Amino acid sequence: MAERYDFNAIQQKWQPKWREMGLYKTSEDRSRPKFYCLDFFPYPSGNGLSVGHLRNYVPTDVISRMKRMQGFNVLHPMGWDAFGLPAENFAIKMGVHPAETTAKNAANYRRQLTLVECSHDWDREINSTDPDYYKWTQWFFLLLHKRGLAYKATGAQWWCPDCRTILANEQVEQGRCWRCESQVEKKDLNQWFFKITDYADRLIDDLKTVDWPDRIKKMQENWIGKSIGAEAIFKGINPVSGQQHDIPIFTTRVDTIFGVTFMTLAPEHPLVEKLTHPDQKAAVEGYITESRKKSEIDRLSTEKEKTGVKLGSYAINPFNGEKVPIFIGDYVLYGYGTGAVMAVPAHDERDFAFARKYNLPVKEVITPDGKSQGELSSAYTEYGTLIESGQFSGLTSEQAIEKMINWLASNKLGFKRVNYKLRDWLISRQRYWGAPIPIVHCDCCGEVPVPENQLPIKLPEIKEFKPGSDGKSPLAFIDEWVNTTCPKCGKPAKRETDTMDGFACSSWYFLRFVNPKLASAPFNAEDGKYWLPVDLYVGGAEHAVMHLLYARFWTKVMQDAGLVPFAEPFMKLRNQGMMLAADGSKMSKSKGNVITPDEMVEKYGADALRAFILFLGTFEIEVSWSDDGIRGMHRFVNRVYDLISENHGGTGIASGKEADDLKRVLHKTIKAVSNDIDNFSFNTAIARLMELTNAMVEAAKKTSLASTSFWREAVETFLKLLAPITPFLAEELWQIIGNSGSVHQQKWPVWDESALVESTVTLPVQVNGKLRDQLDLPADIDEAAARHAAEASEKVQKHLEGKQIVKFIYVPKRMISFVVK
RNA sequence: GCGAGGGUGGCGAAAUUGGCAGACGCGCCAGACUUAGGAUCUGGUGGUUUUACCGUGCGGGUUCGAGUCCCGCCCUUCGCACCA
Repeated sequence: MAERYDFNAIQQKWQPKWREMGLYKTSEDRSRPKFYCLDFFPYPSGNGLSVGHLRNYVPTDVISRMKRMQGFNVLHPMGWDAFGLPAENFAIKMGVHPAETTAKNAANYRRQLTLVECSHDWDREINSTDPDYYKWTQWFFLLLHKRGLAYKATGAQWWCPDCRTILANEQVEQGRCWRCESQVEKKDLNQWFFKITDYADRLIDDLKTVDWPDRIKKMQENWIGKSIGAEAIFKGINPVSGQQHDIPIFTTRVDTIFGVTFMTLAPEHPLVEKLTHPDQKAAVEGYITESRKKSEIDRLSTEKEKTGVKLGSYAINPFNGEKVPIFIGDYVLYGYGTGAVMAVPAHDERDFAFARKYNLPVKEVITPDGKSQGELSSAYTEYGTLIESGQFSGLTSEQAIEKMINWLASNKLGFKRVNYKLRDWLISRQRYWGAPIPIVHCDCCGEVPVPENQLPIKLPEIKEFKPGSDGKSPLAFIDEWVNTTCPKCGKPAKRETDTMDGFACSSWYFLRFVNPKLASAPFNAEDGKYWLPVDLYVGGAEHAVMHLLYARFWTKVMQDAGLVPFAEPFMKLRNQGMMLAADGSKMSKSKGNVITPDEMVEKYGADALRAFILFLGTFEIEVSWSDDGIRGMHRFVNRVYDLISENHGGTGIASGKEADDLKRVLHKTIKAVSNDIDNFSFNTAIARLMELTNAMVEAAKKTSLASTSFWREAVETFLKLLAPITPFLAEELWQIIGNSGSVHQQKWPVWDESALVESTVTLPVQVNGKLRDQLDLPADIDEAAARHAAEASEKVQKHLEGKQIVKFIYVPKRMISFVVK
């Protein structure tokens, strides 16, 4: 098609010029205020970018560009979170080294991002698989190790049989691996953990200090799952020997403890063996085997019936000395609290269901009004007043909880306890393509951290990437790599063969952009002081509890180590919504409905694509692609090109109402666009620019404004507003109207509040809430005059005639209203 | 079940926070230019029985005035899901 606006030629013309100018280079000027605008660390997949990814990258680019024009020193970098399984699996299948795949994919991402002219400073590009990068990931591991926050422990962990590696809790979704969606299982292995639980409280408390979506804050809070309660010790009695064993339980409702009628242990609980009556042994063992098998598959099924088996022994309630039967049941989780619960059927739904099923007594001890409610048909789980609770009867739940915890403490039978759902972060991965854990195992010295000056521990060049089926990393088979000497005693020793979870790399990458090439440290403290923390962080909501929690944890560790002077890495966070295919389904390679930036840039140009991505819908909400929609944006871009290339302005003097009107629209646009971009309201920013375009097209047609010097000013302002959104169009027109220099290096326009004031306004007149007329009146008209004008209107009079005016309301510049009877 | 969003024309969506509902765009309709139109331009476009009335998921309420505030429902998306 014949183009008035040849976007291809324009893109090819400006791209090399801008590169040459170094338009997107981060400045070293420390006198200006800084703005650190960061995108989530992407994994460069072999599929490349789809237009959906641009919902992340175009908005941050627009903001970066506007901030630069507003005089900020902007850091807007990009890098690759390139460790991970796809490249490794590809290597297993095709024999291509992951480093090769990764480099190729990263180059493709970079090409696509520059295709739509994202203004990243490519001089600061980083790659987490680069030894110069993972050297520092290992260095941070050692920092955590030094501070007692990295430890090895054995336990049943989530194992993905497909990926053949262990996963962290956060990486298991609905019993499936977050990457390959295969069913996970539990496996006993010796694994590395980071002690994130030490930071649980700070991770909750500091959420108050950041500007993040509430949803994400809530998700993190729920994930950490803080609950305040009490630990109380019941005594379990061996049914044969009579020997007593302490069974600590955790409860948030110690006020219900007089209502305990039985107790349940998790099947894995170590005391089960000691408390099982010989007669029940077979049944108990059968139940344990059964629940092991069940694993996660049944936990997901809708059937949630509580099951359990009697141990044949009893426990003694510390408060009243009552003996209650002990059960095991798989509704009690071994990993939470103490793995044992006191069961109060009257006041807990699960216990109620269990008691019903096994015909156990229900003892009411909390009531809404201090009086028994008789037989309960369901558990009463609210707070209330205690009954049948000895010396605590008559207290409210709140009072009782405090007094009963004190009682436990003074009798050495328990204490106040805080529990978290959060578990420590399991970072061992039995795979090749990750940062090796810098630890050496020595027969004499045990676990020895590799000294800093020996970092990085580089991955060996290998040909065979398959992990062992027994939970061994492929690295374990490379003898010449595994066998080393102990850094402490010099005797033969073996390297740790697990690599680190990829989330370790992304927990600190935002620091590396400050000094991406520095050899002596992860970053320079002085530079860090200037650039950090990140001012604006944008990416998908799917990382709510993984990356975002880990990065916050590492930052707090660094703060404690004196490396950074702040507690939170990302001051402001925003999540873009997903982009669906035109039919509302997900874009996926298998469905063949993926739309790439490449095809759209070819068809409509980078400017129309950028603007359309922004215009599609509200930033956070998911939107569907529309082929018709981008054609509309293509029209808009052309319309602007026509308007300005044909009307540069002139020497005439603009005056009169038409000039004032256009001036007002112009300044309103400056204000709206500036605020809208700051507020992530890109769709309305573009709508305002369209309105300005419409007003200018109209003015060019119907007035002589286009030959005035004011028009020239308007055009220049317009182009500056357009520059962050459609950089090529703005630059080309900037040159066409005869300017030298780049529009991208101009000062962002500032609106004149006085130019916004309208001298006359159209006021709606209502009678009894119904619109009856609209009057053009001076904006500053007083109440009496407004009333007079309204009463003079024929249309209004018709509804006032013969009625009594009970009330008159005048809201200046808004409306006039009569209430009549 | 718990937690957080959301419900506005044929469609994507706006609405200075209580003040003309539907900005802007898509689509559609009509016209212009055309050998042609899935190109471009111009105008129109919430509905209806059109002096007017009805319209923001449903039912109530507050108010001169409600998409916006209050009470009670329905539907929907996304998290978490036996956490004691």
